Amino acid sequence: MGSRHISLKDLARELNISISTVSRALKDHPDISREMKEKVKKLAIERNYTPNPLAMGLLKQETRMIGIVVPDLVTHFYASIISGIESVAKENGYFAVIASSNESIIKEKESIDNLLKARVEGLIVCMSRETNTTDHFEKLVSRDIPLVMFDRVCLGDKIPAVIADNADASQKIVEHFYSKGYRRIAYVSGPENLSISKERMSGYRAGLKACGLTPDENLVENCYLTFESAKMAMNRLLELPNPPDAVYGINDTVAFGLMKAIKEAGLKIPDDIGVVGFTDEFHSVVVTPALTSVTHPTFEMGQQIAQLFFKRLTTGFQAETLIVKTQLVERESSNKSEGRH
Amino acid sequence: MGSRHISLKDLARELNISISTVSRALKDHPDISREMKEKVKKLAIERNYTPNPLAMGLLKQETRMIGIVVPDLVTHFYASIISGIESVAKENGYFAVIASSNESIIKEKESIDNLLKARVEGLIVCMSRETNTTDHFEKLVSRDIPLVMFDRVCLGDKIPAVIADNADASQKIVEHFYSKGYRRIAYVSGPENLSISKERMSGYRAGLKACGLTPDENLVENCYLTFESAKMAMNRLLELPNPPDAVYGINDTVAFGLMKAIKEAGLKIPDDIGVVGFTDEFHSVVVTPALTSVTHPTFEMGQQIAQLFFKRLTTGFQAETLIVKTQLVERESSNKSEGRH
DNA sequence: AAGCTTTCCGCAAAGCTTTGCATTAATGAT
DNA sequence: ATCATTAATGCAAAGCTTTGCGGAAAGCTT
Repeated sequence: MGSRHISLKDLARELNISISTVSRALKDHPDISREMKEKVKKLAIERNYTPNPLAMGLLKQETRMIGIVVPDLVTHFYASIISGIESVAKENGYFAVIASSNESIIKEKESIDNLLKARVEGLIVCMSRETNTTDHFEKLVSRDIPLVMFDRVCLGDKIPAVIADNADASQKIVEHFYSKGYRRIAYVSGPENLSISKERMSGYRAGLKACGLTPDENLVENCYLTFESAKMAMNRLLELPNPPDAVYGINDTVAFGLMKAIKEAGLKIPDDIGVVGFTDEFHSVVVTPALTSVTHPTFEMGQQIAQLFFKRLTTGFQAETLIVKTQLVERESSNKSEGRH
Repeated sequence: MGSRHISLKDLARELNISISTVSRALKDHPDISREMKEKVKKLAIERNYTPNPLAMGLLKQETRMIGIVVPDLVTHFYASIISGIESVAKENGYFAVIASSNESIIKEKESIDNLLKARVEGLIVCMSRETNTTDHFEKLVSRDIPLVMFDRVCLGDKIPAVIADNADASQKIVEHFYSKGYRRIAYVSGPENLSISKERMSGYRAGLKACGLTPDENLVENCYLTFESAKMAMNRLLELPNPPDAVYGINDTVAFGLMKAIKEAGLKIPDDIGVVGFTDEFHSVVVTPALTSVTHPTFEMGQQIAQLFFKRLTTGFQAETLIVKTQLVERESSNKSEGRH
């Protein structure tokens, strides 16, 4: 039991020399003779010595931990972004400590507090769907704690962020539908407090305008970003006297919910209704029919987020919002057969 | 810049008292007078004091960190298990530090080393698909480092573990297929070094026997547990002179690959070929047709894994393998319409 | 041979917390 | 008034590492 790890002191005692000599020998300090260095290094390897990060952290006032708060861990989108963040973090000798807000603003605040208590050097956050106030983020800013946000962001002038080209992508979806012959294009959005909701909504409007379509407020539904609530939103759309012939959802979970509801209603995708999603690559391929979607390069996004974080950490703050180009990948779900109509 | 966190020393200086008094006051030590306690606590809250976990860790020789190594982060199965682990960890005041082996034995070893360097108090591991040696785990055991494995396990007599009732579940799948009228039942397994491969294979054999079916080695394929390699395995099965009328895969990724290959071959699920998977709940519902599958209660599994870990951590070792009951949930993908045959 | 420069190593402080022991002041006892 | 308790607080060490500075020994110069 007890201390499973050996320390400089242990090595020093065994060699009958001082701790400082051991420390210097291990890092090739010029003050130490060659033979001494060799002797020390040999024993260190033999005893499997690794420096104690707690002691180092205490001394250097750095923990090399970076805190991540995401709405959930199990959505592929976040998991993949985390993966990207982690890859860059590891390169820089940092650990990613991950916490989930479970889409709750209370847990979001708790998680942030806990991570700060654990002395992470900074935070990377994607807001929960409930988060409609920003004071907890402002506090971080005023305490000068490095913070980077992504996807669902806020306070763009005070907090560096990485987001997708949401409005553009959204507009392209509408235009894509139009080019495929769809005319009554519906959109299922998320809570209005979220930046992605606003941005994608404005792209939706711009798309309609660009195509010369008349906006119909009945074709816009909000949902709670869950599979079930997306299904319900879709059902409401299907019950309209004049239902849509195309629909797209604000993220992958929503897109799956839409598809499910359409199938359960006995309608065919893409002929009765075209569907497009905002998703990551993987899931678009797994579902049937393969989903036309705006795919985020999630892993790369994660890497960029981490890079922005380290930039903030080392060279100090500067307002900066990185916009990641998404791509509209055409698959089956929006490929209406002309003949049928 | 500098120290964003304040320490006992800061509080002591401000109140003109000693550090020990501050420390004792904050934890209601009887030696400290009531007024002093109040004064100290008030300032501590005002200044937002939180104890420095590095200093505590150094003193108490505990980091309250638990290391997790999984084959990847983006698969829902692992993400969900991690979620479960984390929930219990948090309850016990522990942090989960997560590392991915990316299905590589080298990265698995690296991750373990890194986590140990970071002074996690113990490890929870699911082996990579490449892992065919166990010496790195034996070393952990001999160094008396708490270790719990799950899903893909080894050294059952030395390492506590949580696994599914793999053989049973596998047998039930075969019997389910049989009861639905399928007769040429294929199985796509994973690398033979993995425990899940072995166990599920033995269940497959037992199932065939129980149903009075003659085993046909051609109906057993191995794959590399990726979407693509599963597709390839399925294609090999479809090219057989006497192809299967039912197939199941060792995990969810594989099941999706099987489905994809079948669809691409222009065959219908479940009428031409029945499909069953080992998956978690979520994905079985998202795909089309909804996938009959042995669903793992992943979140609960994670919780049990964490509980076993803490048991090991506090009350010492005892050989123990928890077997989690899975459930075969019938959905569309194995529901052959009798009429067609 | 005495003084000076190198070469090599050890001391001690700092970073933060806990805790056994010592210290001080005050209270009570006689 | 003096001694013995009790109450309240401070000192210092330990846990581990880094690093400026001081010190000892050896080699060199003159």
